[in-house]
Order: sequence, then C-alpha cells, then structure tokens
Amino acid sequence: MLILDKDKELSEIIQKVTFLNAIKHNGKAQSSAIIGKIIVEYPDLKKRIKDLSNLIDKTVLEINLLSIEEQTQIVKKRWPNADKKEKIKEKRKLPPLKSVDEYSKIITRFSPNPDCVLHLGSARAIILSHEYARKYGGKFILRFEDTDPKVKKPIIEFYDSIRKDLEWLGCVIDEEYIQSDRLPIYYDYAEKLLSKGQAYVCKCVPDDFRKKINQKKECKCRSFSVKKNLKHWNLMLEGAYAEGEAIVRIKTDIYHPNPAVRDWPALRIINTNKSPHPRTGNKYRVWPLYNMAAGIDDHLMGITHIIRGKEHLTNMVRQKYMYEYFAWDYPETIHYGRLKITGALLSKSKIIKGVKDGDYYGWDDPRLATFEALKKRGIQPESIKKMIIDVGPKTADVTLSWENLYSYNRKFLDPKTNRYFLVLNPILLTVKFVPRIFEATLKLHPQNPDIGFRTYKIIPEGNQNQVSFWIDKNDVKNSFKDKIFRLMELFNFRIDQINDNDIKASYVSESYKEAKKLRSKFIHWICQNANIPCVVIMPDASINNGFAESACKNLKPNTIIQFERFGFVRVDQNEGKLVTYYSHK
RNA sequence: GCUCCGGUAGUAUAGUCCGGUCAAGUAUAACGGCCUCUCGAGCCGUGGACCCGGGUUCGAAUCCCGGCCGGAGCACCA
Repeated sequence: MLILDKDKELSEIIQKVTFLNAIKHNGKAQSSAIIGKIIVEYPDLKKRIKDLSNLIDKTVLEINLLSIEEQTQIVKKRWPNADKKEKIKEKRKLPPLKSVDEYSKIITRFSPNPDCVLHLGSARAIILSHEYARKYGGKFILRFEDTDPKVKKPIIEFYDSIRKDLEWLGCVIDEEYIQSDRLPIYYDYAEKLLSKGQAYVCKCVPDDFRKKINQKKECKCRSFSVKKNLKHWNLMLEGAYAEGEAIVRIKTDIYHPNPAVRDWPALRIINTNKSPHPRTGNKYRVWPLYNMAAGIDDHLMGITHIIRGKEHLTNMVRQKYMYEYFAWDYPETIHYGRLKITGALLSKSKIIKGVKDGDYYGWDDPRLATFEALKKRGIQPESIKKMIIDVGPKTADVTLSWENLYSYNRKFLDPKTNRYFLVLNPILLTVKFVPRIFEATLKLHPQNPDIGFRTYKIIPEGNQNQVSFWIDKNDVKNSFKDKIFRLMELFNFRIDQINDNDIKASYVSESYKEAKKLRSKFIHWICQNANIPCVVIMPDASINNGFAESACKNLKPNTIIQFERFGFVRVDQNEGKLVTYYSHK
C-alpha cells in the first residue's frame, strides 16, 4: 500500500484513467473498469491487487464527488490529448486455416451430387473451399459425388449447370473428378479392407441388423472368415445378389456410444437395369456409399481441409475408422452450420418438385434462391462471395436476410450503374404555356459525370405551347391542389385537372432553386414519344408494366441499370420491349 | 429417445482458446439530421445484445456446474 502511494507515475495514471472513465459515464467512474485498464499496463501489480484496488477505490470516490463539468475541465488541463479514439474500419477476412504449416499445399474440394441445381445453401461450401485454396496458393477440386443412381439420382444436365455456376461465382476449378468414373478404385480398397478383416459382407435384412446393433450386439456376418467374405464380395460383384441382399460394412466399434457409427455401410447393390446411372448405365451393380467414396477420395486426392456442413460430423467419426485401417491421416475439417435466407426455399427436393409441378417458371425463377435465379436478378457473384466470407465458417446456423445481400450488392452496383427513368402506372401529362424549347441533359450517373449523358428535346406545340409526358400516376395522386411539381432536370408545373386518362397542367417556371424552396416533389418523366415498353419482373414473380425512356433502347441483355426512384434492375431481353428483373432498391 | 454441435442487438459478425484496455467493437436494418435535381449513394448522429441460474475470482461474454432454447445426425442418401 505504501509503496503504491509513493509511486507518482502510477497514481497519475490511475487518476487519468479514472477521470476519463468518469467523463465517459456521466461523471461516475467505476473501479472495476479502472483496475482492468491499470492491470493491463502494469501486470506486475496483480500480486498486490488488494492494495491497488483500495487505492483505486479511494481515487474513484474522490473523483466521483466532482461534477462532470469540473472533471471535464481538469482533464482538458492535465491531459489535453487524452480523449477519443478514432473509428476503426475493419475489413473482415477469413480466419486462418488450421495446421497450414503441416501441408506443402492446401487442397480443398467442393463435392456436390449433381441431382439438382446449386443454390445459396451450397454457397458456404463452395466459396469457403475456393477462397481458402486461393488464400494459401493451393488447389480447388470439384468432385461430383454421383454414386446413388437410385434414391438421389444424378441428372446429366446438372453436371454442366454446376460447372457454370462455379464459373459464374468466380471459383476456378483446378481439377475435376467424377466418382462414377472411379468405381474400380473403391472396389479395390473394399477388397483390401475385406482381406484384412476390417470389413465384412453383411447379408442381414436391414431391420434385423439395426435392432442388433442398437443393442450393441454384432450380427452373425461380422464373424465370417476373410475367405468367406471375399467369396461373398465376389458374388456381389458378379450379380448373384439382388438389391438389399448383401452389403459391405466397415467394422468399427460395436460399443460406440453413437449407434450411427457402429459398423457403417460402405458398398451396396443397386439394380441398374431398373435404375440405370445416367453416365454408366447398368455397367456397375455395386455402388459405394458416401463415407466409402468420399473417404477414399479425400485421401487419394490429397485433400488437406474438408469444408462441409455440420451434418457430416458423424461421418467424420465413421470415416476415421477406415483411415486408421489404412494408416492414413484424416484431413483437417471445418463443419459449418446451415445457411438459410429468410423466406427462401433452400431444399433441393422442394425446388425440384416445385419446378416439376410448374409452381416455378424454371430453375431461374426469381422466387428461388438458386444461383441461376440470383444471377437473373442481377445479384453479383462478388456480393455473394463477400457475404459468405463475412459470415465465415462457424458452426452456428445462420439465417441471413435479403436486405443483407442487397446491401452488399448495392455497394458493387451503385458506383458503376447507369441511371434511367422508368414510368410505371403511366398517365399522360400535358403541360401548356411552355415558353420555349428545352433540352434536358440527364446524367447517366449522379456522382460520375464522365460516364455521360442522355438528352431529350422538348418542343412545345400548338397554340397553347403544349408538351406531353408520361409520368407515374402515384406521384401526383394525393392532393395536388396548389402544389408545384418539378420534372427533374426540366421545369416546374402546376396541375389544373386530373382526369382518368390524362392530366392537364400549366408551366410555372424553370428554376430549380424555386422548386427546392417550395419543397416541390421532384418527379421523373418520359417524353410522350420517347419511350419503349418495359416490364419489370419482381422477386415474387409479379409483373410491372410501364415505359422506359428511349435511351434504354440500346441496352444489352445482362446490363444492370438503376431506374431512378425505383431500384436496380437487370436487363434480360431487349427486343422491341425491355424485359427486366428487379434486384432491389 | 440416443449421440454430437451451438446460443453476443431485427439480421450477421468481432471478442470466448489464454478472465482485466469490453459498463461489449463492426456491418446491415431502424430512426433523426446534413448533402444530393432519385425514394439510390455519401456524410454525421441516436437507440439496440453477451440464453437463464448458481459457482470460482478483487474482476466473468470469456473458466466450472446445472438448466433452458435451437440445430444436426441416428438411411443399403449425399
């Protein structure tokens, strides 16, 4: 205590920290917070924490007696530079991968079953695997896991659509494998396991086996000799058994606490005359199951880091038995949580059913969260990528909101997207007494005039000097009386009369400042004859019809533009009629 | 039921391993203001969270125990 008291430097620091803490919290400092800060600077004081604590309590008591004004003054005088730290702008990045030093090259893989198109639910696996491979200068493998010709039957068209989706996402594939090409490899390893007594051919009916294994009892096939097992194995390959009559199981631990781990199935028989494989037809009857095929391949392909959903956690436990038999090291794993997005359907089977039943227009229906649909809606692959990286690889499930995705997307789109006018709910506005010819010059981008302009010439006609425009009914529908409106970048007008099919108005003035001063509503417009028909397909698949300004005539499909005061859209078709998909505000 | 994971604002995330600079940072959404010839962008500001209960400790988002809630697996699917 005494030593502390004498330490001028320390007492100075304590006072400073206490004053600052007090100011920060309405004039009342709190000792616990102060102790923390002091301990960090003087770790040695930990030993005499009681003394320190007393000293701080004393200081806090004294300083808290002062008013916040007094405190502020004292701080200003004694420590003029003490206040405020500036905001940190951090860019989130991937956490480092485990044990990278133990591998000469990082190899990751994405391994889909080509039984459906890809959707946002797969984004974590794809992007994390690819990003980590790139981050460490490694290799990214695409591996089609198409070893179930019956229950989750692969479909030929999806092999390609998956490749395309990956390309769109900017994930470059270094190597590609298809498991249905590799059956002999799995057979080979199966035989090795059988000959070492580490696997057996089980001929039990599934139900019986399950009952037994749940009671931690082995089935009779488990104790068959290697010779017998090999004989049965060959009979399997030769086609002597029907579907379900025999299966290869990997021996694990009958007493494993998790029944799902006990003697898991590795290869089964599929009648490919009845359920032909789309690539190999009826060439093979014995097909490996996930843990066999993926387990073998992950090793053979040198995968160092497996990044997959947490539903595979027990599969890791299962596969480790096989890895032990072969004396292989199991790769590092990341098992991330499920990714959902509010309201979106992310179930393959439901997507397939919906498309099949005609509930959706196709795989790219805007209501779906497939990559094809997102692309169609103008979502940039970079946005998805950034979002997934920000979400990171943690095991908790996440439910993203669309707003989040939109915000990422907006940041990419906003700086490089041309602006145009779109008029929905069009009604003809005729303005009379327009004093002269106007030439409106409209920036294609508000912050970046270098991108260019589009111009429209407004020529008054007839003895009342009239000009007609299309405007959105909704912009003027409420109490227009005595109000001045402004046609953006053009002039101000007053409405005389609203009819069902047109609006009569009179020119008021040209001044922008005047409109600003009067707090006029600024509305966009399209010259009566300078329009092209336009439809906007919304995320809920509803359709908006209207006019786009004629400058949109030359927009190429795939261009993303912003309709001012409406939102971003992606041009889908543009032949006589502009067909667009709405992205977001 | 059994076996595993998880739980920080509306959403997402940092911090958790190794207790103290965290009366909790950031992004987005919300709200207010400024700016802008878009309702977009930008700028400034406001409000908002450690699942609950015990314990250990001078001190717990962090460690321990118990509970609650959520998810996944328990397929001859992947």
